[in-house]
Formats: sequence, structure tokens, C-alpha cells
Amino acid sequence: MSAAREEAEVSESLTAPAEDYLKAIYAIGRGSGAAATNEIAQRLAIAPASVSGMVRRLADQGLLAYERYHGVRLTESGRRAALRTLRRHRVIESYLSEALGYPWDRVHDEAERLEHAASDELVDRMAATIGEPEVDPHGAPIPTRDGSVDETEYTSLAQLPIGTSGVVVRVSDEDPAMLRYLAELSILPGKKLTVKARAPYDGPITLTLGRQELSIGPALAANVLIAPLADSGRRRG
Amino acid sequence: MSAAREEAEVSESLTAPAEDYLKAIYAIGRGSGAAATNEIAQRLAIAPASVSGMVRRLADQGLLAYERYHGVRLTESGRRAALRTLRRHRVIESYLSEALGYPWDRVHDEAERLEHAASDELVDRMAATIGEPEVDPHGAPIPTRDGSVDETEYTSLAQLPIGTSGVVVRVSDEDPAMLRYLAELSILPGKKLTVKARAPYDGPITLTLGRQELSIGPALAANVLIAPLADSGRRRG
DNA sequence: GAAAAAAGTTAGGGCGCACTAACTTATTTC
DNA sequence: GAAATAAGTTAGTGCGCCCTAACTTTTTTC
Repeated sequence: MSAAREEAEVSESLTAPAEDYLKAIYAIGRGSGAAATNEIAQRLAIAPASVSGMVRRLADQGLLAYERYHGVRLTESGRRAALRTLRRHRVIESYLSEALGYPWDRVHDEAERLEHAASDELVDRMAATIGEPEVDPHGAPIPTRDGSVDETEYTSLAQLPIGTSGVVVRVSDEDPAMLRYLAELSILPGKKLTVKARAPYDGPITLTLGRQELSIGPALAANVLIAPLADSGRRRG
Repeated sequence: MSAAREEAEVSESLTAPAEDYLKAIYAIGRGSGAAATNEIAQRLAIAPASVSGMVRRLADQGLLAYERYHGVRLTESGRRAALRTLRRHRVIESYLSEALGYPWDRVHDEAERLEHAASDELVDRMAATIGEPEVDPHGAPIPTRDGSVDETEYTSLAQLPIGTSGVVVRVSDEDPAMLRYLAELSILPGKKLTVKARAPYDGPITLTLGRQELSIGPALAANVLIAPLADSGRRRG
């Protein structure tokens, strides 16, 4: 029974890069899965060699379990730290959008910097001020203070079967140009849509949304997550 | 006429430490005066040797004029950078206090971190949201977008002649405990007070404020800045 | 299962920013 | 103005985080 032994150093406030690594690893492994060095490197736009070094340091702090040549996995304390940062990020995004009228394609970059500087108290005040939202402006779930998140995996629009209807629950938040385009098409969280057709060989996906019909490429569709609706309606008429 | 020649590198966004140095140098030299290495070191709680190194780097970036063994002086571009940071700091303090109900003794520390992460756009939106304040919660003037500030020098309460009345315009913002105490005594920007007596040998200063009479130590009084009132009133009665 | 490809690592270097210790230049003091 | 003191500097280190180049391990391929 020689468990524990690791998990040293309590909560010695992390550096900004460390928080970014943890966020990335969390995003890759969605909580439990392992993250490969190359994936982390790509996500952070950093050389793989640099990741090896940093991952070592984070492992020494008990934030992740690291086995040479076999990727990395968050420990419980690493997961908590990642979710803390994620909460900050998403609360800040929501606040900027709600309280300061920030355009939704720019909240991400601003939050990306502020998340490392804002205190928990500030973040909690922001959340309280805008009514404790459960998702950010792009539909991503906001972790609670005590570190729980909705980790439901949704289908991407690219995979939604033809004929199926669903509600947009979330769009990817990193690319401002893409967000502006989605807004133009009115593909926004909460909107209901139906997949009409999908052209072969990665061709465009045709869908109806409200009373308009539109077609988008699969790369875009992959960035839109859908909660499928139990296929009702569409019977009469 | 071999002026210019220096002032290289345009506005290559500064690091957080660099911004802190510029702020400190500005505060010491109030715009024009020179700042000594030791003063900078003390203000930033850093070893003097470290200051020598950093000051070199900032001089290379054209942010300050540096002559070995003879202190440092902001260039025009250094001054602009310092005021940009100061504006951020003070707008953020004001916003935290106004919009988020942050207690006035804690806004400083929070702003100290956020000022390095917030974009100019965010700061401008904050300022607009709370009605473009001209001073922060402690009474410090907020530089405008285009880099001008009110640099009026006020008398400290410690130096106000006996019998003189004045309005509190500003209190020092860094020490939370002191701010709480000042709030308790109701010595706040905007309050009118009159110096009644000053005990010798750095003794307490007695003053009236509203209908209460109180006495404070000279160390505290030195941190309270006053706009003297043309001595009227107090004649009848 | 051997060769090729992919993934991941160490080695060595650089920059920013801090430190202490030892030295140099300015300033004060008498 | 010489000696003492204060102020400021260089020299040498360390740590965090990044890089490229070269090497090793794992996985894929046939």
C-alpha cells in the first residue's frame, strides 16, 4: 500500500505557461485520457522538445503523471488546476460579452491573457454579476467553483446523420474569423437546425436553419457541436 | 544637430516587469526628474544590482536615458509607456470598485496584475462603462487615452498649516490596512477637514472632520494629500 | 521481424529577470 | 583634500521557458 508519495507541493500558484499546459492537456485528454507530447506541442505552438522539459517540471510538482516516451496524464491536483483556469477563462469570456459588450469573436484572446491574472475572487464576482452562467458565449460549459464540469460529448455537425435535427450547443472559440462567419450564417448556440444532405468526398453539408437553407464545408461543420433532437416533427406538411 | 538617433524599437509590447520599472521611475521622477538606482530598487523590492541590468535593457529599447552612475530618466516614449500602464491600473481600480463592488483596500493588488494583461480596448470599454472617471478610488488622476495627466502636486496633511482647511484629494493606495483605517476614520477623497493642532516632535495631528474631532500620527498624515481651501469660514460662531 | 517512419528524448544554447559577492565611482565629512 | 560612507556597477549564478540539432525509442509497414 505505498500509494500517495507523489503529489508534493500544495497549490504554489502556477506560472502562466504552466496553466496553459494544463489546459491543453485537459482539453486533449478530456479529463482522463492521456496526452501525447506532439499533441501538446501542436496545441501550444511550441517545439516538442520544449514540451518534454516542461512536462518534467509539471510532473515534479505533482500535477501530472509522466512516463518517458508514453505521454502524460493529469493527476487529481493537475485536473483541479486545469479546471480552475478553465473556469476563469470562461467566466471572463462570459463577463466580457455580457457586461462590456465585447464582440464574441474577440473575447477568447482577451480571456486568454486575463485568466492568468484574475484572482478567484474577481472571477466569482464577475460570475455573480452576470447571474452565474453555465456556459460561455460559445456554449462551452463553465466549471463550478468546486471543480465539476459537464463533460458531455456532443456530436459534431459534420457527423450528424442526414435527416437529423439538433440544437447547436457549442462552437469552437479560437478562430475569430470563423466565429464571425458562423454569426453571419446565424449558426449560434441555441439555434435549431436539420441536416438535409451531405455531398460525398468531404463535400458540403446542406442544412436548414429557421427558414433558410445553407451549405457549409466539413471543416467548418466539425467545429459545431450539436445536441441531436429525438427525431420528431417533419412528418406532416 | 544630431538629436534623435536613439528611440529605437517602436512599441514592441513590454513585459510585465518592464512596465513595473517604468511605472516606478515615473512615480519617482513625476514625469521629468531623474530616478536613482536605489530608489527604483527599493520601490520594486529588488536588489540594486538587478536594477542596473534591467535599466540597461530598457535604455536599449529607447525607453529611458541612462548614464552610468547617474540614475535614469524617462524618454518621451518611456513616459508614454508609463502613462499607458498607469491609465490601465487606475481605470481597472475604478472599474473594480464601481462595477463589481470591490472593496477599496483590495483594488490595488488586483489591478497590479490585471494592468499587464488587459488590452487597451478592454480598458477603454471599462472606462466608458463607468462614465469616464477622472480619478481612481483613491483620488489618483487617470491619464487620458492620449497620454496627458493632471500632475498637480498637493500638500500632504502632515504639512498643512495649523488652522487651515482643505479637501482630501487623494490617499496612498498600496497598504490595505491603512486604507481600511482611513475609511474607518472617514478620511476619504472629497471630505473636508481642518487642522487644529500638531504636537511637537512628530506628535499626533489633531483635526476636525465633519462634526468629529480626531488625531492621527504623522506617518499616516503623510499619505493623505490635501487641496487647501482659501481660509474662509470659521470666523463666526 | 527488419527497415522505415514517427514520436519523443537529451544536449547545448539563449534570453529575461532575479540573486549575492566583490569591486568602482560619487559624495560626504572633518 | 584624504578618509569614510554611500551609491552604483560588474561578475558569476540560477531558474523558467523557449529554441535547434542530434540521438533514441516506439510504431508502422511490408
